[in-house]
Order: sequence, then structure tokens, then C-alpha cells
Amino acid sequence: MFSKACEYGIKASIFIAINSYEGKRVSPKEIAKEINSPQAFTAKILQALVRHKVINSVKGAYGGFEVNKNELKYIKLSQIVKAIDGDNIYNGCGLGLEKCDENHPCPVHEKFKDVRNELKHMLENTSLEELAMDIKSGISFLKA
Amino acid sequence: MFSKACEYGIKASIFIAINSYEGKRVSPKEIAKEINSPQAFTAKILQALVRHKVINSVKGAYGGFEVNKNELKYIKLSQIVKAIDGDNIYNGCGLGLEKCDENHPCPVHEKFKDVRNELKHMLENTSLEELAMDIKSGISFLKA
DNA sequence: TTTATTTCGGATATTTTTATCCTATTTATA
DNA sequence: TATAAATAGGATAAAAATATCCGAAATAAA
Ligand code: FES
Ligand code: FES
Repeated sequence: MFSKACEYGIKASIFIAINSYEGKRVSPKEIAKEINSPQAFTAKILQALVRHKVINSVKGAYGGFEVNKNELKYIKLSQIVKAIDGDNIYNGCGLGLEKCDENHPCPVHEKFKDVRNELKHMLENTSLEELAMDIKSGISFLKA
Repeated sequence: MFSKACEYGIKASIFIAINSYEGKRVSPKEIAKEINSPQAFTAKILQALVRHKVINSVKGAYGGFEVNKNELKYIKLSQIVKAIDGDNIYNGCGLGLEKCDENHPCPVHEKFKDVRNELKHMLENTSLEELAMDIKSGISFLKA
């Protein structure tokens, strides 16, 4: 469904969110340990999220990755997915036609669009804040 | 969402279905032309579908790929997807945890499972027959 | 039985994704 | 200002997905 990069990106963002809530910045090393991902690769993904302004980074000593605590509820999964995998997964054609077009639908268009729209709706309406809350309260987990 | 291989596999199966309906076998060459895919790669995917008994092949002169006309309505998209991409897309964890486990859910589990189940339901309840019918009647298309 | 046709399957090549490594740059503090 | 700590980013490497090529095996028809 999502690329590895995107999975790491989502989990990393959640971990950053939790820490930002407590005013702490985190490093790729801490993140990779917490989400069970390759550190250097994770760092690259974080860079991409910074470029797309999903998260923020502070260089130098006492630096690290953070998100604005007040923006947590406005940062949606869709922003993370779009920054890393693009929006093809929730906007593109399920069978890889150049674009999904009502006037030139692929064989699964009518069936697929509902699934895709539900995915889109889910991604656009799920905030980093709620995901972070569930981790903090031990309801969900970032690694096996 | 689906791999290229899977997209080709689905489209190829539909084209084979249409022809089988008229008692005709088709070659990888005809298929690749019709679905706009690389021929040799498509042939490999067809082999996989044959191994998984989703479609049937006949070697030698006047051979080709076919499906049993009477089974068309019982062949579901899920069989094709499972044969090529495996069932991770509609059974696995959205964030790549080893398995999707209600008792050890990832952050998106509650939100994701509905989407995934709708996808699963769609794949398991969409037959090759109905997809082929829509192509035959010009309602949908196999290529851009 | 020979020939033409067609799928099968192994080997290889290319591209994309995933992953690692090393140096440059930035920045807080001593 | 010097130092240590941290992200940025380029260069590579490894693995997986995508794609191509060719000979072997099977089969129908001449
Ligand atoms: S055209 Fe394929 S999903 Fe809409
Ligand atoms: S545990 Fe991740 S989707 Fe269920």
C-alpha cells in the first residue's frame, strides 16, 4: 500500500509529535530506534518531510526534529503521504492508466473509486495529534 | 496501490476473459498490445497466473491463454491480486508491522482497517465476468 | 514425421527502491 | 573563538521490481 519510506515517515512523524508535545527534539538515531527503521534512510525521509514543511528541523548542538505543538491537530496523514509517495495512491487510477478519468474509466474504476475515496478521506481527516495520543496512552504501538 | 505486475495481470485477465467468451485463445503479443504493456514481462505474469490456476494455457500451435467460460463469474479480482502481489495489501498492517494484530495495533490500525476491509470486500466480490462485460460494451477501457 | 507455432523457464539487463557512508554546514555552549 | 553536536546532502551500495532475450518443450497441422 504505502512504500517503506512512507511507513517510516508516518511512524517517525508520530514519534516526533509525541516528543514535541513535551518540548523535546529528537534525532534520527532515537527515531530509528523507536520505530525500528534503518537510521540513515530514515534521516533522508526526515529531510524530505522538512523540505515539504511537514516537520521542522534545527541544526547544530541541541538541535533535532520537531513539530509545532499547536499545529499537531492540523497536520494530516495525507500531507506526510503526499510528501513521500505523492498523491497517486489516493488520486490515481487503480490500474495505472495515465489518470483516473470518469469519461475514460478503467475496468475497476467504479468499484475502486469508493475504496480510494475512503482512503483519501481517512488520510485527510486523521491528524498527527490523535495518532500520537494513542501511542502515549499505550493504545497503539510503533513497532512489533 | 498495486504493483505494475499486478495491474498488467488484471488487465490481461480481462482481455483473456473477453476472448474466451468467444472461444478464442490469445497470445502474450496480442495481450500486451491490447493493454499497453511490455510483452515479455506480461508473459511472465501470465505464467504466474497459470501456475496459480487463475487462467489456463495451451502450448503449441493454435495455443494461447484462455479461461473456462463457465468459471468467469467465479474468478474474483482477489485471486489475481493474491497470485501476483500476495495478500498483504488487504490483510497486512498498513504501517508494515509484522502482522496486523488487534491486540498490538499500529497507530493507524483502527482507521486503516476499514479502508482495507472495503478493498478486500471489493476484490473478493468483483468477478472477471463483470469487468469483461463492461469492456465489451464500451463502458470501460483497458488502456489510455 | 517434419514443420511451424506457441508457452515455459532460465539467464541477464535495467530501473527503482531501499539502505549505507562520509563530508560539509550549522549552531549552542564552553 | 574553538569545540562539540547535530542536520544536510552527495556518493555509493544492495536489493527488489521491472523488463528483455533466447533456447527448450509441447502441440497441431501439413
Ligand atoms: S480510471 Fe482507473 S480508477 Fe478511475
Ligand atoms: S496493526 Fe497496523 S493495520 Fe492493524
